[in-house]
Amino acid sequence: MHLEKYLNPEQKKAAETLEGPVLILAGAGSGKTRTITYRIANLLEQNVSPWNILAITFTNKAAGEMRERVDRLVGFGADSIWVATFHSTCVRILRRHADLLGYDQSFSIYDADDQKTLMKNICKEMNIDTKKLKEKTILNTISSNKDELVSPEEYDRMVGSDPIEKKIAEAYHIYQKQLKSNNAMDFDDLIVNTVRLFQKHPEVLASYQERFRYIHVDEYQDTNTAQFELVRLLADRYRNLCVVGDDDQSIYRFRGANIHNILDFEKNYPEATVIKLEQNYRSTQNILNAANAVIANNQGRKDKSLWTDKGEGHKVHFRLLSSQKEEAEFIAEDIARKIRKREAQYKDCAVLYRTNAQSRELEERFLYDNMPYQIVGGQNFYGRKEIKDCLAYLKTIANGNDDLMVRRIINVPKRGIGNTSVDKAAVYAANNEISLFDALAHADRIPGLGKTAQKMIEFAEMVERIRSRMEDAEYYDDLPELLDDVLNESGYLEDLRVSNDEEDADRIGNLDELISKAAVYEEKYAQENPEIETGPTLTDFLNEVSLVADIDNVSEENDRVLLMTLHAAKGLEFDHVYIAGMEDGLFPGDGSIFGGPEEMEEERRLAYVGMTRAKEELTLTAAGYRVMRGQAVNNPVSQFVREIPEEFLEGNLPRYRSFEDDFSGSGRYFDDDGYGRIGRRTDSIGRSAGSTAFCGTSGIGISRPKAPTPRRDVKPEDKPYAAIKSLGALKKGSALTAGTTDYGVGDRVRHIKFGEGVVKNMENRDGATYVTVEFDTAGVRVLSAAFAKLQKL
DNA sequence: GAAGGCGGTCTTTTT
DNA sequence: GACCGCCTTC
Repeated sequence: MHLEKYLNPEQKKAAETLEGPVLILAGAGSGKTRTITYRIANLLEQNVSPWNILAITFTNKAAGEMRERVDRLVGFGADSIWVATFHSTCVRILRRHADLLGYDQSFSIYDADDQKTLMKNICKEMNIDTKKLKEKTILNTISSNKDELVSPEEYDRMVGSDPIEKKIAEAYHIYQKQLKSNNAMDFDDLIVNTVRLFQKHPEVLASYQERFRYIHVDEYQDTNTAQFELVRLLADRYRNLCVVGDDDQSIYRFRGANIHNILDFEKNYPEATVIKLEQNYRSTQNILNAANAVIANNQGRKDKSLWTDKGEGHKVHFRLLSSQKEEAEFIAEDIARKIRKREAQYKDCAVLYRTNAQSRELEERFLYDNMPYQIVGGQNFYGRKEIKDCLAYLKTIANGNDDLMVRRIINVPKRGIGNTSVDKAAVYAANNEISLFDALAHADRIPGLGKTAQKMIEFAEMVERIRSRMEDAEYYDDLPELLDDVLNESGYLEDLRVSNDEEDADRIGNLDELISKAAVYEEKYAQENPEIETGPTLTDFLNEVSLVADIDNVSEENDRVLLMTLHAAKGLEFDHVYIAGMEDGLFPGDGSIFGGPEEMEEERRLAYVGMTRAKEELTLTAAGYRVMRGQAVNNPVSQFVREIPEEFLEGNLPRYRSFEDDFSGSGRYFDDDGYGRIGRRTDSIGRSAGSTAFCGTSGIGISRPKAPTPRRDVKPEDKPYAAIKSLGALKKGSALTAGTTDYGVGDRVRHIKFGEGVVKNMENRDGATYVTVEFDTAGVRVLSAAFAKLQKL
């Protein structure tokens, strides 16, 4: 392989150093994925079996991209390379050996929501006043312990006499016990339990060490201690461990990432080859210089300096707007301008922000302007109530020991089974050492239930019915059908259908989308596992949906602006990047400003990550007036903006560079290309901004700004948000409305379960199409067109 | 057992 | 301003 044709000398060295530990310090945009891809291709060329290669990435999306690129490069064999995230890697291993840890292979995976519910119950049991000691606090402590591989017993020994800590330690014990009895693991457990598995069962570890002779870890700066230990164990035999990372891009300290894993790699692996990739292929010089200047304020970094041979490019744009509304408007208009001038397509643009809450203002504006966009994160699809409910049904079917899920759905939809009765059943279950579900199935044996007992039994029978049907070979393969059954037989769908609540129509759409996702997953599974004939199991599907990140669902194919947090943007790049809310108090947030230098440095790395996403143009914006947590604030311009030397900046940056400087001026204007057109507006905003920009910090108060004067006759806020939102929903088009119904009234159709029949009526209600079918044998039924998937005959 | 209303409390960032 | 938990009422 002529690596020198495709790689620079450092990259080439990285791709050629195949044996022993390798640390690749890959600066932003330095072509690390490219390098790793070629390294893997090179391994294959040296006759290393793809079966022996492991690559761990941060997101499924990154994993998919890496696999695809290797595939393209080597043509074949890439399928057998194990490319996955930490969490999905662990799930795959754990499912195979769950019994060794006392788990069943169909264990549930709990997300943050589930964890909180569980902890809430525990606090109730322990009589913990959750006003004094919040569930979240307990869970955070438990999580940090797990990140550091500290077991409940070890934590016992670590806590002193502090009564709160002692309570947490006790809660940790109970929490783990309940997870186990529910046959469930939280995210952290996936890593911790895999490490424990390896520690307790050397023969299992040995088999994986033999298999994974060449290990790659991407985004190594974001690994925590547990993940470090996992990798260390796996690599311990062959020591062919190649880690790639950038200490300047470590932004997950809050979830246990230990920056010393990368800083001290050479201490842990003294024989390591260290390679620095310092040439940036992504950004123009101005952008890079600005980012370098900001990150230079951090102490204790690995010494490196990024350079580029790209031209100077545009200066970094900065705009101080008077309010968050004006900020959103500016960004939307600026993107529209670039589209008009054919400088960009929507998909070349991304808007980044520090907190998810900021997305709303932007979204409203984008909807108002009819600009295509996609928000990554925020209210996760899988976090929605109806989706969680549906998944809780599925988890109950897959894992009857999961009391938490049973509790969630036992009375959804309403079955007249209240909390008091469920508690009675739970007590009975505990006394008889059976699961809650089994107790419900035999509710007639539980004293004091009255009529409720029968309702419980009916519920249990309904679940049993679906479960046993699923275990038929025929059904096992058909996830969409299974979901369809669950939604129909549980009465969940009917409940939404008869509801007058507008939101419930959306919910039906979301459930429809979940079914589509199940179908897509089946297809994907069949492609990825051609050797397996049976298709994915329900547990496979549940694992998959538990481990998807929001970013995984972003496809390049759609032409739309992406909106996401700075964290979500890591690893991505765009021609045009906007970072909104560059204000002290928001970014960096108050927590970081007052949280000490370490916090501040992490925040600065986040700024660095954000800025280095930009290839061509980087635009930073701030609002002099904004509503945070329902409170009006006047934030000063972010210190990160002030850390950028003037020569790389353009815009209406206020004249002062620090609070000691002159802050009475109306702001200075730099001139650059393209912005002349909005001079008039900038001017007026500039003036008002000039008087509002410095309130709120250092006691140098200048008068509170007046409410910004509306510049248009119609502003987005004139329309109720919900109306705009549904407009957006329509535009996006749910599968329900967009679904192709090639049949009409009078046509003969076939339903997968009810057989053949004649369409009697079709009507649109709440944005969904309902079809009335007179079946030959199953009678007259009203079906949702999207769900029923009727086939025209 | 269900539904609606009131008041308190927060918010980073996520696999 | 949103969510959650607790309370009251039917």
